[in-house]
Amino acid sequence: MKIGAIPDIVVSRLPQYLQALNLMKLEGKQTTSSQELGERLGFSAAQVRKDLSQFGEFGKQGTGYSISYLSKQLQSILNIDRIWDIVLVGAGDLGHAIANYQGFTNRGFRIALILDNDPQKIGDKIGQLEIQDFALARELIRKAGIEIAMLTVPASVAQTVAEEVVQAGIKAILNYAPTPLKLPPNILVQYLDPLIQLQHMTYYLAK
Amino acid sequence: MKIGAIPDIVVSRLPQYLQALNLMKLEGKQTTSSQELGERLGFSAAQVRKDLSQFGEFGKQGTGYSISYLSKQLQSILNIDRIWDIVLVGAGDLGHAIANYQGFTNRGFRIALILDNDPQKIGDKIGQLEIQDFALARELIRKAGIEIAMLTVPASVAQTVAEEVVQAGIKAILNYAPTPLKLPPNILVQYLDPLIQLQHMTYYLAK
DNA sequence: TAGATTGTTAATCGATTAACAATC
DNA sequence: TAGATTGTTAATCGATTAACAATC
Repeated sequence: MKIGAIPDIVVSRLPQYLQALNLMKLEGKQTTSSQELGERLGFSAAQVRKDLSQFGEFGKQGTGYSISYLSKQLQSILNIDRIWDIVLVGAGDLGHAIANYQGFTNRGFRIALILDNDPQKIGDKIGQLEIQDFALARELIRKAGIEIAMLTVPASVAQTVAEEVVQAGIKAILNYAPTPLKLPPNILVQYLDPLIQLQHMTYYLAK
Repeated sequence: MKIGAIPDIVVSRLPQYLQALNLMKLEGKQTTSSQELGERLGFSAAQVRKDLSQFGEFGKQGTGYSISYLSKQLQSILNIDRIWDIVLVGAGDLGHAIANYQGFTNRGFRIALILDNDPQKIGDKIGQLEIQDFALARELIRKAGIEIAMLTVPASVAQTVAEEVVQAGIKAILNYAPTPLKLPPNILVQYLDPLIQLQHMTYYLAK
């Protein structure tokens, strides 16, 4: 039996395992090994086995892991054996791109609410969804029982917007604005900043 | 004197230091301390000092770090004391959002070329730039001397597109498609996948 | 059975932190 | 000067890897 919390770095690899498994499923494969799974993602076989063993015994000696079974288990561990509703704040170009993206649903998520404060945009539709007034954020988010927000707003207002959605009951934020958010410690925040990743790579590019 | 390579995990924090410093600059601050810099980013003061000391002695005992000086040094270390041209492949919603984003220039980058293979899109303009035919990728990328690519293409073609731009001389790829790319080991690749980050957070959200 | 591969333990490796002399 | 804060060393902490008995 395992005691204590799972290291976050292990948790961060679970979605990657899941994604690789889903790809293998598409390829028609039935089973895989820690070796193969690791190779696809650049991890060692030992690390794959160690990570998975934190949550249970999912494999069989000699044959490896059933792809569909392990995939189901990981979905359950990550709490995506359900659909999570998301509120998207900011209906600019990036917001539109995200709202139109078809890849959320079969990976556990759905954009359920789109907010903006631009009167020009409020009332417009993106796909099936109407852009609604950010002034109504608290009411609408609470009513829909949404716990996850994606922010595609200008950096200058990201902090204010974040505080507002937290007031509305949001527990997790995926922030596309290049702004470190100061929020209560129980709020989960992740950042997506292409510049940070580009700058990471240029370190290694010859001068 | 330092010997040996800098750990990648240290390099990955440098863009974050730089971003925090730029924010402080905007706030009109002149100097900062390892303590303050760490607090903003969630790192310990000791870690900030340790990281920076890998590259030189940038601070002064008693007073800390000059924000503008440290910022310049980090820019130089990250090789962004210049502008890097980028080729953007995929002129869909996400490609448009990125091409219209104004934040690249003052952080060391410029979208210099946009490619797509859709005859409907080729010839259209995004801002000043005309979308050009991906069939001409090798020629155009080589002629422009571009080393960095951003891929906003469908997952199904990401691998093929990546191989093609590598043939054209691309050394670093920022991949928005949820596809692990198999490329020669000297090619730098970074991934931006919102689903991976959402799934990471749902692990911690109560069931 | 023989071969393959798991889950786990112990050893190794690497990253973070604490502490402090140096010094602005 | 006294207070503050650096850069660095040594200690601690945590993550990865190697190895192997168990077993499908």
